[in-house]
Amino acid sequence: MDKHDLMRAAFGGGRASSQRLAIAAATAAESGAFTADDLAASARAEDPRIGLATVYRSIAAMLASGWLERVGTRDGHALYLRCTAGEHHHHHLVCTSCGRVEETPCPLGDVALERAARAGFVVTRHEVNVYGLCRSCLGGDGPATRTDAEP
Amino acid sequence: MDKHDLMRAAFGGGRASSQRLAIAAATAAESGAFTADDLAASARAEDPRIGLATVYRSIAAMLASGWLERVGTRDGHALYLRCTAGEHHHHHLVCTSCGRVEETPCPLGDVALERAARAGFVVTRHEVNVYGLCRSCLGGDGPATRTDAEP
DNA sequence: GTGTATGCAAACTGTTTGCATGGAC
DNA sequence: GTCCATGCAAACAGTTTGCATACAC
Repeated sequence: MDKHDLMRAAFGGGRASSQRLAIAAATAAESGAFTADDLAASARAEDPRIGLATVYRSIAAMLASGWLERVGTRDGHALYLRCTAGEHHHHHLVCTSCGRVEETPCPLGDVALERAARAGFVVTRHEVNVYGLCRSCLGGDGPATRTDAEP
Repeated sequence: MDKHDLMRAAFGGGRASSQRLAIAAATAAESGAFTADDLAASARAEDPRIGLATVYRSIAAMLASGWLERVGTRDGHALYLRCTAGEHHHHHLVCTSCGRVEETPCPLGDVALERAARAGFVVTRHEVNVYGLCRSCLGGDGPATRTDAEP
């Protein structure tokens, strides 16, 4: 991808600094969910001259352009994801061990929304975050698992 | 309710200090979701000598005893709820205007969990938080509405 | 040349913790 | 008399912001 195309896709335009290019490339290379620190580390592998503030400012710009989205939090760190599934509304299964992400359809709309409507409740926003362990992390010697609770 | 019963119910035992009693009473009086600050304010109405640290420590104790649960966040503040629905697993519709809460059944288990299983994904934890406006806040002159996004 | 994007560091937020004191049992 | 619970204030983590500088256009 041409670097101006990348800039336009990730940031919706703006100046093609080496930092922004490195950050955009890092998000494009990510296969799963990542934190701001993860992204900073990946981007610094390509260009070490990147401050955390720049990473956060870039994330804000990429969220605004729709290139990234937020998918919940882990250990108090916000999780981000470059979502490639286009327009249709859906959610994600996030592996708490390796960060891998699977898409899952939005479970609302059937029972839940009916019930909300019956209660006179207009839904303006919802969060559905499903955490667990993916096949390869279950299969013996994957990365160390994190402990999490709630059914 | 006798104060020792209240202590046992809310904290699972411990000493009946005036602060803890005020905090427990405040949670019992709450009809919806609230933040730590909300709780501190309510409790101070009854006993002004209550520090924020005590409120947070009490919340931790009440979460541990099952008297309270966390139901998502609002504006970066954690939201808590005294849930009276007993054991069965469910989630909540939270009115972003007045804090009122409706129960809603867990939307997972049908399509979503099947799909997760097919992907070799074992679910260890999930969050479902639905935000919106309740009937009375929609009906004209309720409290000022907060702005929130995401479909 | 102009103005956006940057690095640094300080500020900010909600939450947690250390420590000496006070009060419930 | 014990020892749990408290208040205060400092610490903490993640994130945001102010400001002077550098670089893409």
